[in-house]
Amino acid sequence: MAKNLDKLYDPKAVEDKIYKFWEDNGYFNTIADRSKKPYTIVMPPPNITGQLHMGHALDNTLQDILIRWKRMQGYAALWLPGTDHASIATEVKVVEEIKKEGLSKESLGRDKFLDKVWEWRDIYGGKIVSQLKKMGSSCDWKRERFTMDEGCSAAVNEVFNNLYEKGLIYRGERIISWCPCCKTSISDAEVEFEDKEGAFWHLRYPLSDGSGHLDLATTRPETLLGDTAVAVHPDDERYRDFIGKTVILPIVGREIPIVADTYVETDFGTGVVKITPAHDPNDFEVGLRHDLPIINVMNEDATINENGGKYCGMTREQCRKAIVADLEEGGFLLKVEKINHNVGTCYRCHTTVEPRVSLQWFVKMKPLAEPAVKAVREGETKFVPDRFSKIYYNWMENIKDWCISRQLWWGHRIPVWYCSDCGEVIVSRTTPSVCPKCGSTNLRQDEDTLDTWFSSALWPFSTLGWPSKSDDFDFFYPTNTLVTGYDIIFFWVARMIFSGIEQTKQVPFDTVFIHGIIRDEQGRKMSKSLGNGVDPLVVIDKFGADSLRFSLTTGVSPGSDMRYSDKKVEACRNFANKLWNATRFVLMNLESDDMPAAPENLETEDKWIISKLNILAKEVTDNLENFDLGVAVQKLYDFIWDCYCDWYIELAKIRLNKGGQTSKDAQSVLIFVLTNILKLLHPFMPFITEEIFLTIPHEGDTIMTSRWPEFRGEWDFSEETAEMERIMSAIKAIRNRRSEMNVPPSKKAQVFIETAYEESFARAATFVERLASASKVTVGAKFDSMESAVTIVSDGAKIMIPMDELVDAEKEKERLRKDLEKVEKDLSMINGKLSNVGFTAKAPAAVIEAERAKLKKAEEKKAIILESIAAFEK
RNA sequence: GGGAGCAUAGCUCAGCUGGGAGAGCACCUGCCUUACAAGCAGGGGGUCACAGGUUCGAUCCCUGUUGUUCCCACCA
Repeated sequence: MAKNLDKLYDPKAVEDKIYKFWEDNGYFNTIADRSKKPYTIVMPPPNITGQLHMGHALDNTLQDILIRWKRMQGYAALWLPGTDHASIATEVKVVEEIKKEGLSKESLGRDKFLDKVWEWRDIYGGKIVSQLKKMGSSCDWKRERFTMDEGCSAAVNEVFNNLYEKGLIYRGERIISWCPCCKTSISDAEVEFEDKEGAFWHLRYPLSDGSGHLDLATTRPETLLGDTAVAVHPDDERYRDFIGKTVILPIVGREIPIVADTYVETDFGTGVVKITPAHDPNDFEVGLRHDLPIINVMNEDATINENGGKYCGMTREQCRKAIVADLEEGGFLLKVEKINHNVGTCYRCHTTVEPRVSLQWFVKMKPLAEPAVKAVREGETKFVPDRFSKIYYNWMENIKDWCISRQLWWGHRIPVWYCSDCGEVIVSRTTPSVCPKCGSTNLRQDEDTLDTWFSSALWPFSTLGWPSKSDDFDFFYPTNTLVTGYDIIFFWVARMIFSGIEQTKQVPFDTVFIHGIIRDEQGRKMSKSLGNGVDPLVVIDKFGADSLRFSLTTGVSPGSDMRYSDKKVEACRNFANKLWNATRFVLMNLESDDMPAAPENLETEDKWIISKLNILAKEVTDNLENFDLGVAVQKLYDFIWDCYCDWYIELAKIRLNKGGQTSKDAQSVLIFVLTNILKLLHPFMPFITEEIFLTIPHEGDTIMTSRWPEFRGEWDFSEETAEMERIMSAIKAIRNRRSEMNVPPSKKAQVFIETAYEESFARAATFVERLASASKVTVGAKFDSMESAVTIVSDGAKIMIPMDELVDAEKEKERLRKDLEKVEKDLSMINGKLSNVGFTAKAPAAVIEAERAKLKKAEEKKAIILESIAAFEK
């Protein structure tokens, strides 16, 4: 029996229920089924500190579209989810948390602090997972991983040891970027430069021999405490005689040398630079070349240490003030010049980083980067869109060694032990009990943990069981598509590629599908500080997850940023509702709950819609293959709304009213097309399509594993399509004219059609009646009182509508003349092309053919118009 | 300093490897036509930033200009 649905689609009543249905039936779970081809995506693991934001929503929508599509195509489609321990972010958060209880890291001690973090993770770490489920993400939750779980930790341990054994990991005293707030080193990639207000302080350093002075400028006067030289360019005429002499460091009184180094630029400033090896990367290099002492003047919180003499204990900001005052008093300050300059800040807390010399662990990058660049150049991994490979090359080719040690507790502890007796360094896969060199049992493990990205870099294979042998790893690795934003190409994508190649001898994925970021309505980045973030959960609550997903993919081209707009989601919600009501209509007219039988006879409109559907299936599949999701989604929208709802359903009403076999046939086609629409739309709008699929007559238990529609040669009905389009053109032309004349739909009128296609127009007479407000349609009969009729010319037909009271013969003639003008203009353009030898000789055959077809149509039309005008003249 | 993207309707954006520019929203007109007013029908609105070039033909390819956004590097 016919079912009745609510008038409005209610996502809230559907989404959670459907998700539970999928999960309970295990539809998300994938096995290494060797009768199928694998298709694998590993999810970029969200931080356990994270709340679902629009970035996650987009990233996961794209992944879910791909995985659902491939699953329907019959692949063993695995989408492997997980979360990231996010060392700094989490540690900072938990430190803040325990501060409220009056506790600190130090007071708790390492073990107890880590217990707290694990506790925190158990409570909050699952939050993001439940939020991802709201999006409809069809990942295999049974395989959910965590970067600090046993397997991932084993992988980290293995990789550290492998790299160390190959000499690709080393420990050394280098200048690194230090965050005084997080109190840890950070890597180059983690430094963000921000334009800030600052100043040049112009200083005067007197020569030790009293023979003069050197003037220079600095943006950081407080580092003067650590100055161990002054440098000039060796070829700088002005200072040639100064080289080798010494100056007295103001305030400090230390005697420091004047050295010559090509690093100094003669045409910048005074051509003299103060050298502070402990607190500037360039100065550090100069220091190495000239064997200068390194005086570290700061503690780990960037307060001045005992090397700073009387400034000891001050913060760097206080120290700057004090030193500038002292310099001024001592007559060493020449002037202060306000400037804007770039200042490095910590990407987590945006504190100004302090370059600092310290003992850290590094990964030697050159040998790892080279094969990783080669792999992309040779197409083993390709970026979509391709332009992002340039960004990748640029970074990889200029890469510096990667500082991987962090002075944090939350993370993978560095698998290195030191012998307290002989000083031996022991790098080991297992915890050593005795020193292999001296036999001492007095061993202590390195205090530091690894950069959080060290474990993320192994994600595509550590999550599949590596380094252990496993079926999963053999079957699903290398993975296929990595979906992520362009903002973490350096942090993550590049590191996964070189790690994958180094550890598994294979690239970790064949395609990197890059998307942009989501901005607010004004185009600004969404940020906590601006408070302009849009919470996806709020949007889902208002419009439903399907609508949000649809809005995130529609009208978007790969790799480009997009603006979030409520209006857009609303439009998508309306589209979902449209589909819902189309279903409602179909169900109201269905005579049986059973799967409809194959139609006995296909009418023209049936062949037209099937033909269009067939082409749609092919195009959507092609678009997905090319990651043009935005194009695919637009085509689906147009087909469903325009072809299926506005035309096919309207036409079908006639047959449904009539009853009998033709109605049964129409029902079959309605269900057939709807079912295929649902399948094609399912990856984009999973909830509503499943809900409808299960409601209408269907085969199989879920749309999730139903067969993806494919193009079929026997469904190509181009003749019927052309016929149908002629009819549609006539209907549109009549509607247009009636509307222009302000004739309300309730006022029906007779329609006379003269055409060369009498048979098809006669068949379609009822269409014209219903869709163009005709009381009666007469095809072929002569109609000779032109003066009292409206004359309309459409593709291949002259249409006349008698409407005495509304017709002004003069105006009708005028309009026909305008039509004639237009068609003549078209004709001259087409003829111009076709008579152009260059065109006919060089243009592709198909293009010329299309021009000829246009010509024929236009000539036909012109003939009809001329005939009509002649009839008037009579 | 190096590199990349973008510039198309009032707004937000598509435009699939060159053959007379589209959508959504907004606007105007007419409709409660028994699936849907979250709807139906119709309409207006674009020198595809500018200037050259290639081509039979350029929104699309090339060069330059302007504006704009971003990434990398960083000069003390």
